[in-house]
Amino acid sequence: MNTLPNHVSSTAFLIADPARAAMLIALCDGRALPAGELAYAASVTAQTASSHLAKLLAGGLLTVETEGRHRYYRLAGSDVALTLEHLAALRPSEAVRRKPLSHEGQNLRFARCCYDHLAGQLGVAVTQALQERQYIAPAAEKQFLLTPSGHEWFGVMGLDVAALKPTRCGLARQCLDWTERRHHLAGPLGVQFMTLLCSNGWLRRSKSSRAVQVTPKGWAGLKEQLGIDQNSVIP
Amino acid sequence: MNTLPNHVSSTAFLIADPARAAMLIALCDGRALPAGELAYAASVTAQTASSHLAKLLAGGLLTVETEGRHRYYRLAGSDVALTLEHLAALRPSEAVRRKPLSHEGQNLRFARCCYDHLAGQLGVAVTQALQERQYIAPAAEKQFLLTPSGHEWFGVMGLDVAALKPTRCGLARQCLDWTERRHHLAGPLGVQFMTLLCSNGWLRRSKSSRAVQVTPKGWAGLKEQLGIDQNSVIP
DNA sequence: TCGACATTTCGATACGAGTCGAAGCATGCA
DNA sequence: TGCATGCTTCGACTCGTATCGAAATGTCGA
Repeated sequence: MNTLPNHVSSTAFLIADPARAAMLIALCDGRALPAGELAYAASVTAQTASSHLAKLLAGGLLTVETEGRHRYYRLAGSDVALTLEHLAALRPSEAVRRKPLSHEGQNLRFARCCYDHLAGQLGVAVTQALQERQYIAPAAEKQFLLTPSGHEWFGVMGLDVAALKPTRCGLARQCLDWTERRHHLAGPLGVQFMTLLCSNGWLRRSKSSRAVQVTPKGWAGLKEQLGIDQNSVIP
Repeated sequence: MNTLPNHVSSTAFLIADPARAAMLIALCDGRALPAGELAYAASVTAQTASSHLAKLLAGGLLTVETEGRHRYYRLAGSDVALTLEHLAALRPSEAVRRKPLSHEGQNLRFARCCYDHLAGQLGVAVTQALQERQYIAPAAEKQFLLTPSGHEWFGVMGLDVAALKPTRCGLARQCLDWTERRHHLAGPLGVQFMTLLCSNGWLRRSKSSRAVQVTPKGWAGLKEQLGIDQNSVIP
């Protein structure tokens, strides 16, 4: 049993470096990213990133696939993502709460895209409204199930649910929101829904950052369809 | 959002030191231990331990209670233990599997208390039997739901379910077992059930460690009530 | 009040690890 | 074949921090 602490600490050690943590978090949605992109995500040079990636690989937290001259890294398993989520959720404390965020920070907290789906306060509020209306229901394995009435509602909104193909994680996933510490809608349904909200003019994505803006038309639609207004999102 | 990786990594950093990890693991059963004992558990001097404990305290992973000239440290919450278990379960690899465990290690693997509920092979086997008999059912949010027949069965066993008050995580939680990598029963119901099994003489807790022993009467009861015998647990 | 014990603070040391520049390997394209 | 691109290896530098000895603080018992 004395070997256990070493094991835990060495695993934690891999996550303990800010650059490595940034890379792992960037991979949290399960996609595979090339080394260069991970270097960018962690704000380090390619050499440094390479060294980190080698360690994560040796530690069994990542796997790699070589394709042409790119090397695509991905998390070794969903348990890795799960552990990261637990670490992230571990500190509820004052530290972050107290300092006021920058303007850009507030925008990001309010609404942003998390890879290709909606996150932030708005993402959480929308997801919650969808659940309250029983359009989706949380299920095991961090999935959301689409109910019949949800199927219909998304159809009315202009989303062809039947055309979506579920991944091995299902049609809709629960994704932990870093800033809100609650789940928001991800997976193919989440991605397609985000696309829809952008193309029908409810949301506008920023070109330079991950921030997302709600248009006047968007607020009207959110209020009518999901009972969400500006005041109910922010507190 | 760039602050998130820092947060994760700084939390992981606290666990990344072997001495600190050893202390945290020693506290995993929820007990409060004095600084000296933690120093011993981590095989470092008192000064070194003190420095580590101060860091863990500042990081919010521990809380402390001063009592006389002793200072008793304990985990800040069960989420800390949960995170540690996830870290421990992260590496499926060869390392541990191959080496035979010590006698003490085998005992711990077989049955131990995790916080205040039953863990190890026995804990997993019992939890599984409870599910097969539909006394409890896994639900979202890592919970177990107590079925009507389960309510009745626990009552017959001598556990007053109505007297339990659910926490914000519900009445019964799924807790990941780090040696078995499967869930066992936790939460108020798990705690009370463990207490019951000790008071009715089925189990006997060790004074010096977290290991738990099954009495002959316990084996008879487990076989009769849940179909669990010695052979069905160990493989 | 004094001595024993538990714990923390201070200071010095030494080891480990992250970082980046420069160079070395592959792969793909013309 | 030559060149650009993506990634890794090598070497050197620097900084952080884990560690422990010595001493201070605080608490209990006589």
